[in-house]
Amino acid sequence: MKKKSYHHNNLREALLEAALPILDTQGVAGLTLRGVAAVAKVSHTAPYRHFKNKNALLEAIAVEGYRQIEAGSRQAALKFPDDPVRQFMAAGMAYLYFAVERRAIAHLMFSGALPPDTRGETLRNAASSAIAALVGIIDNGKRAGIFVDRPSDELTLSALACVHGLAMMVIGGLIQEQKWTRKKLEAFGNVVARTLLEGLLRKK
Amino acid sequence: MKKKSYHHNNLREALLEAALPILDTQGVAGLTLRGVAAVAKVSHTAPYRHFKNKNALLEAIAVEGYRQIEAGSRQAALKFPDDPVRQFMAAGMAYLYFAVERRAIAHLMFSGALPPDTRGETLRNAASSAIAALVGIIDNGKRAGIFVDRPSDELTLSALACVHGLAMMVIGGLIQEQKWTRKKLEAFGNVVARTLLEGLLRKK
DNA sequence: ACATAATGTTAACACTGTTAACATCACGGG
DNA sequence: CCCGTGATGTTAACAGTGTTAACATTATGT
Repeated sequence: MKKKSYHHNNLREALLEAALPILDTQGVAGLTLRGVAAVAKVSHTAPYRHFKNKNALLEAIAVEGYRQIEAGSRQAALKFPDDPVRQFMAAGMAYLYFAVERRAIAHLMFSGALPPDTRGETLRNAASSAIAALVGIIDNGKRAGIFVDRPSDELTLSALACVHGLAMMVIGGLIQEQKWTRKKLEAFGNVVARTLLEGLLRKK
Repeated sequence: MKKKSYHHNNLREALLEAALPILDTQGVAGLTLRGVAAVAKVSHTAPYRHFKNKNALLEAIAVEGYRQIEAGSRQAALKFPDDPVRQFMAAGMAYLYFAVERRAIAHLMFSGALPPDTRGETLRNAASSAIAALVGIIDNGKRAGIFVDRPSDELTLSALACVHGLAMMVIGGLIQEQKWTRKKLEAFGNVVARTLLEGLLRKK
């Protein structure tokens, strides 16, 4: 049972794993490269063998986040094969849950920490792949004749703006709440979804 | 014409002003307390006479941001006294413009840089005051019988989620675009607004 | 088996936020 | 008028951070 070997063998994964708890408890500002190295029990420069710099580590975590969001959307689509509205609701709620429960990662993904022009290709791909999953759901609804007949990208943009906006408001502190349970989130999600689906204008 | 006096006389304002260009060009990560002190031509600890710490400086800037957003909403309301829909559109577009043109400030305001629980009272007040301006517009529309008859906070939540969400998507890089002109922003805003107003569901 | 690349370590640098001790100034009561 | 007291600015110093360079150790393929 020798745990001490000069080589760690998969330090890259270990660093990513070590970063998550720090991120969840201390927030993105509290995440320090030296800190994750310490948790992984390596010297504070070892991470540079696996990540070009701190931003690269953050990008890798963000990529994981996008994958998780994408997975949520795809699961939602599979769960309600013939009900685009339910698909959309489930995907949106998964998005919301993720943002709140991994709030620091969400901040990483969506908030200036990763300057938009320095984002690597894999990150951009992960992001657009996640969006594509949502577009698929909207397309389902359009083809089924349930959603309004307008260009898909317009509908997706609108729907995504609502979902993303609600999520950012919650984790950005624009909506005050002591503790965000899933039940509360669901209530807020339902309100916004209803408005989005039915429209804000009174029907005459 | 002696500009050199030991006392600066309104260093606080000077620091806030000095911070803005840095924020706009270098982003929030590039904003350093020592940097703004240098721009204001004072020693790097002088700011501590006017701000408890760096976060306090950031908070003060964020407060300015909320004031600006609130002003935009109020102007919009005054500009179209009898047309709640136009009021709402104008307020939303002002929000969008602000987010894009002062993107670093917007990040400050909405993205983890200012931990939600460490926010001072003045910041919270500025935020809710800005939101109140938007609530007023929605209320106008409801009273005028133009918007759907549901609780105001539900409608406001939905509308705000759309506006905020679109803004965050734009500055968060979720929508790729070389350069964001006001014309392009208007196009996106119109798309989302139309969906929000008319609804996503096809009317049978 | 051994050169070579991959991986990890130590030392060092510049930069940051922050605090303490000190310097300079404004200003109001004797 | 003066002077001391608080407000404002400065210098010195510290710990912590990201990053690079030089070095040490191990894995791997020919």
